[in-house]
Amino acid sequence: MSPRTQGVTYEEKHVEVLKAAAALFAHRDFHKTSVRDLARATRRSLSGLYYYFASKEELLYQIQHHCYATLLESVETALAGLSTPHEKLLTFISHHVGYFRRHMDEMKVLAHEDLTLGGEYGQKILELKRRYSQVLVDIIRAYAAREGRERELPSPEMGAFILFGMMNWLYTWPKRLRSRPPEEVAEAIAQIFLCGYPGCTASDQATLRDQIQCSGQRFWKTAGSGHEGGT
Amino acid sequence: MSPRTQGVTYEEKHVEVLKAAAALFAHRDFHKTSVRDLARATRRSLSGLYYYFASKEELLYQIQHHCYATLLESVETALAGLSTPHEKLLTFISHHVGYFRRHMDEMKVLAHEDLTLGGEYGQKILELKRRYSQVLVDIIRAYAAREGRERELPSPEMGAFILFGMMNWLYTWPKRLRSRPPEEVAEAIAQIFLCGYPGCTASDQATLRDQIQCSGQRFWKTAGSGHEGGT
DNA sequence: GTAATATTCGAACGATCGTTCGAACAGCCT
DNA sequence: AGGCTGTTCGAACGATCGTTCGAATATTAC
Repeated sequence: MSPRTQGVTYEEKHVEVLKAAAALFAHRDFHKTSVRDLARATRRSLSGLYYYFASKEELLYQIQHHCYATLLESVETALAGLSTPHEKLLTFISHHVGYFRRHMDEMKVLAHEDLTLGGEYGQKILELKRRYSQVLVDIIRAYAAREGRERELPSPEMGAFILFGMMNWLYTWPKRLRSRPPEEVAEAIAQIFLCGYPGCTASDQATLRDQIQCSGQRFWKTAGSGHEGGT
Repeated sequence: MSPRTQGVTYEEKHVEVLKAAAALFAHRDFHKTSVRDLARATRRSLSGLYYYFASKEELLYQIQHHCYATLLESVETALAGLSTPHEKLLTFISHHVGYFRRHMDEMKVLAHEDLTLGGEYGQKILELKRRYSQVLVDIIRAYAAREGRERELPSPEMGAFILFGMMNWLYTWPKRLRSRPPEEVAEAIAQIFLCGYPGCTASDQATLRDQIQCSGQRFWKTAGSGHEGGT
């Protein structure tokens, strides 16, 4: 009954639709999910949904675009101020894993419906994906370059895709593994990748565990059911 | 015009349909692909296709079941006679990567449509997946146990999923990376995983490169357009 | 109060989906 | 020739799909 606690803004309802859609797409596949399913899940009418998106494809685009945009902004914040490639690599890994765990539905939609969008939507998503991948490639190249080993095989680019594979495969893990503490998962992946990729020093390995940190910022902008607070 | 060269058996036509379906499912997604698309691709009539499968779901099941069955049989042959966990691990990795590269369409369908099948079909595929995963888990456990480190983190089970992630993510790589020699890819993945996972010895690392071997057997049983010959 | 605006809805559109069915055609046996 | 079996097909079924549209309802402005 307080003055503005009752009113629900457009943005909040919009986000509610996007969250429900991401959950459905994640668990049932994009093409298998009908707009009618989403209407049922959000307890809205079929046509009423089209007030929040122009088409089913644009709905997927909204989810993926927002997820990539938040991911990019958030990782750049996390990397800001770090100086050594070793710190940056550890931070990138723990950030990605933590983000993945906090927004599993959206990240699964990002990974699983990777090439679902064509045309202009697909182009824009691809561009965001390239930008995000490039961040990791550059870190890995600098990491190996400390020891002058950046031209060895596997190339920094291949290394990045191998590392993305370890991390993005998370959503297929059985639940008892998938829901272990994100720090444990991030540490496991970091240890395997760092120690195996050319250029790891003894001190890198020694200080690995203490530098894993998986907390994160809010995802959707509304106040409701926020995923958690910052560092 | 030789007596039996002209005749096309049921099995050959069946396999032709399965191969075309796997290619369509891999490039366009299972739910996005219609039976009419498959009819067009195989230059058959819509109803004529149902002579080779009972339903679209059973068609996907046939593809996945055959892929897992061949994969299992083939990896067990490759592992037979090997004694050390180190040899077995290297062989598993190079076999999986080689198999993946030789049957990219089918393996993408296996990975990407992992949970698409429900009911009895889904159960049977899940059972095959479990059996295949268990092979790798057991190898990794034995690998770490040589040095008494099988209880360290990451657990052999988590290690297996991390390793599967590296390998199964292959189908999302850009083409210029995806089509590098399979031995190079397998070596990169093997090096990263072996050196990072607990229990790797100095001699393991030294002999790594020489033990990578990615050739493989025939996939579909027909003679036509076989993928290649033996070891 | 009334008017303007923001939001939701029911009903229906044409398109496409997976599947079925009986007929047609092929090749082989006698 | 006729009959049998394996293979293919055209046409159609009911169901469901994404989307549209004008009307109804809430909300806000005056």
